[in-house]
Amino acid sequence: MLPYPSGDLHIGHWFAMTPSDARARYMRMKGYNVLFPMGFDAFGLPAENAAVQRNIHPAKWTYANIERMRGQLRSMGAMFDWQREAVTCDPEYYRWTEWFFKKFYEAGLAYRGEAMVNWSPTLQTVLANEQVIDGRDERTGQPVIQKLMTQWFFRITNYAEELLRYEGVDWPEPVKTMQINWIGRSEGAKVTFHTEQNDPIEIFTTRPDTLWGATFMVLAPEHPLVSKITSDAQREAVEAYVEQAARRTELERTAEDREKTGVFTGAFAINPVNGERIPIWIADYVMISYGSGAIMAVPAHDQRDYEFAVKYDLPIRTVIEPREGEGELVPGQAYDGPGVMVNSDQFNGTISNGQKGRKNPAIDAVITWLEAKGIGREAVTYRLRDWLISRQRYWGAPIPIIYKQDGTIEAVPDEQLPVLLPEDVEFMPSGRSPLTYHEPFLHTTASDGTPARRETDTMDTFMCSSWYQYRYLSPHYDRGPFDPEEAAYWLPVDVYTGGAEHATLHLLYARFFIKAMRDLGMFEETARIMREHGRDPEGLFDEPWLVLRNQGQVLGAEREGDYIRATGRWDGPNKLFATRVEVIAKEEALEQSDTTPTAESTLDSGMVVGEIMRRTENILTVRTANNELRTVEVLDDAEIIIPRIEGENTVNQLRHHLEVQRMSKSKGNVVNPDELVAEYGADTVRAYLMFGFDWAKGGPWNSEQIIGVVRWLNDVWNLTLGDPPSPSGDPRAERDLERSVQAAIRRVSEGLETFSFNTAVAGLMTLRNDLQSALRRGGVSADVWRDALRTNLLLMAPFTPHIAEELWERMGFEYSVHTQEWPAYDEEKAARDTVTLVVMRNGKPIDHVEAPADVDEAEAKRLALESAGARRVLNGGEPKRLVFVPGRNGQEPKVNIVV
RNA sequence: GGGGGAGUGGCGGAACUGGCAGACGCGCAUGACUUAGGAUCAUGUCUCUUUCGAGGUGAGGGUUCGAGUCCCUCCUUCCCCA
Repeated sequence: MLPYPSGDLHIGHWFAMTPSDARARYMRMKGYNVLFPMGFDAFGLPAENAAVQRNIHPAKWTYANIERMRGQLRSMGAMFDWQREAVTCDPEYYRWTEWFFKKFYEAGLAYRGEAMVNWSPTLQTVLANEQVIDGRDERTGQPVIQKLMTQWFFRITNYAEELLRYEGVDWPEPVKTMQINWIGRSEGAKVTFHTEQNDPIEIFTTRPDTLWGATFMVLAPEHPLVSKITSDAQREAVEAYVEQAARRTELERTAEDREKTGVFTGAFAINPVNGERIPIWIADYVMISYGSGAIMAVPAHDQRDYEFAVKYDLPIRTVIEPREGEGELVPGQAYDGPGVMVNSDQFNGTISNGQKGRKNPAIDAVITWLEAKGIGREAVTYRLRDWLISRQRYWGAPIPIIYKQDGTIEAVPDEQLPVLLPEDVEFMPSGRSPLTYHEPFLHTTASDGTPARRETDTMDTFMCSSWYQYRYLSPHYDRGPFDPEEAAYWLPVDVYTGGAEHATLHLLYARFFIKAMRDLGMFEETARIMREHGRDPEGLFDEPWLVLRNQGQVLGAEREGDYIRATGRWDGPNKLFATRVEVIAKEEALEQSDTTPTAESTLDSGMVVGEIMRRTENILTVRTANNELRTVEVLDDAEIIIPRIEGENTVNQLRHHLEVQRMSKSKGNVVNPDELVAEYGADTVRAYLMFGFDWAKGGPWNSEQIIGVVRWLNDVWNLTLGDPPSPSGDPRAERDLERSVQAAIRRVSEGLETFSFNTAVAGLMTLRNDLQSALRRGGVSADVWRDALRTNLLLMAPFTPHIAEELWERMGFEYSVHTQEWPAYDEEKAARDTVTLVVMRNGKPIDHVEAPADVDEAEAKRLALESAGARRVLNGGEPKRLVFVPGRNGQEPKVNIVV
């Protein structure tokens, strides 16, 4: 894990990390040597924002946060190996981030290219897609435009094919599916059209079988040919459209429910398959960054093209006709199902079976023909684009590149790495990166002694987090990013946990990284050492993590807002100026139904009754009993009455409704783990987070149930330190207790193995219950009792490390509980002497009878038929059939009587 | 629109490859003991029925001796992509 040091540890960090810690502790007790490191993803924009807003240097802000978070992380009682801590903004770390960039650059995996980016003219920087909301910068609300800029990229697309394979890894299916969709492999053909002036336009299509239905072409507004081919008559309209398109975000442009727009360029192209002259349009639903930035439009068989054609009255020609039972042509819709080719010259009658690529006979035949004629060729494209890693920001790892006066590019020599971020920088309120005007940083010397200028862009922080697991192996190693000796011992990473929201970012980038590292020979020394020690390195450097599990998110709890009665003067039908606001009982508020202003009430007797849904300063949004929303503006001198708060009340004390949603400071629904730890103790908070939620799912926070964990720990404390049950043992009672202990070992171990932390804790609570009843019933000797308590503490150790250690010591055992061996499950001890045979009628239980544990089929059937329940159900008749289900995995055997 | 999750008591959630639905906990109810603490202890707690019993996992259908689990249709909701 590599958290961002945002300042305060969140309950979400506890939720993600403490179960993971429990599992690590369990594996350690199982005898494994476990590496459980921690570090910080310390570069990034929030630090720079803090610098601009509060005039604090990003480094100072970041390191102060890290220091604070280290303390908070320690309060978890996790077994983090702090000696291996890595901090990505430390030159000791980013030296190697730069080194990776350089190696990728030298191998042709990093390149400079043009891309459409979100550019904020006010901030003078490129923004990430996540920072752009509705075409505006989320921070300042100023418009963001699409701009073609030269940027640094990694050729992740080189690995598109390999990234689609997940050999030998145990990853959640949804994550794999998301990545596969993101990579978006499509099979088809590339076909070259020509304009009438003979300029080639290459297009990619997954449906070469519909080439004869192409009635027009569409170019992206940014396509380089646009200005060249546009006719004088159309030039003004085209230029206006291009400018307008630049102001829209990609999301807006491709939204399906949006009406398609476009402009005719005045130029025509020749369809190479039939020589037809077709018009060339531009439209913003075609993206320059996707494919070749040009499409052939087949309105009869593509919905977007269809809508476009209808709007601009362009011809629509059906070239695939469904046969009987294959679906039908629906008016107003494009047909994309199977059928036979028509209106397609010599291909008429060829079957298009709806499959993709060569598996479709029509596509197969057309591609073969295109290749023979030299018009086109078979091609595979990917939706995945190269990874844009440059950011016009200060607080990131510098890109170790210099630009010489002659226009050539040179990488910074290894011995000069890292290129250090200058610390004496000043931030302009514009947000422009200070690197762009920091003279000593900018000016440098090339290898031939000529003056040169440094690259001022820095790297995307996902770059830092793509390789951190290797730095954890040896965070201070200075001859490479990691020590091959350590790597040979520890790699590959066995288990990785994190949120599913990283599926197409971090998790994909890290996969690309290890594959690139492998291909650049960065693991060769590691592999050699592995072989020396008899380990086979084959396939160990293909994927970053063998097992991946996603945890869910703890959300803010839902809370009702205050129910109020506001009185005052109406200002229109939905707004009230309140002179008096009183918090009243919910029931009372719900009785009040209609609050529509009447002629009389507009003056001074207006009233709004309901729940406060939102409050911004003195403006309340109130939901009435009949579910209407009204605005109440509380006047400065208004009387506020809140019975639960003594003394004079203000409008700020009114509570508004909180939805179940992500925690954030601005919503005021943040749960502070420090406060919980102060109140309940770290062990209780750990155990509650593991017990109260399905870890993979998460859910809204609810502190009412934490009391169950408190009681459990109190009970364990009392049981462990209390008096043993009785001096003499009764074999039956002791056997019962032994079975309980064994069942607990099994449940807790299984829970930890399968990331089912809630059932593991439930198993511990069940053992507590069994210990309590054993104590109450008596018959357990002091030795057996002590042994049961001892096992209980061992099982608790991963979950509640502090209490387990304390009780372990008080019982007089040798330090430490955490270095003990995990108790072994003993099938024989867990076995029951007799079992309860379940008698069922048509799958529903009707009776239970005692049977020997090893009861066989014949005996079970006999016992079942003799049972009172069976006799009642059969009532003298014969069963149609008897089905015996043997007891396995601790389940009871069953006999189903079919009647 | 496409893809992927999820839907189980008043609540959080269990249920392994189809095999006693509701483990464990919260809450609630009744009783006990205390009436100084977030008490504690016992019993109960899916629904209907006095009982016997019957029904029950978003809705409807199907496969099966047997379905929360598998298949089909639909509804709701969350996430990802468009």
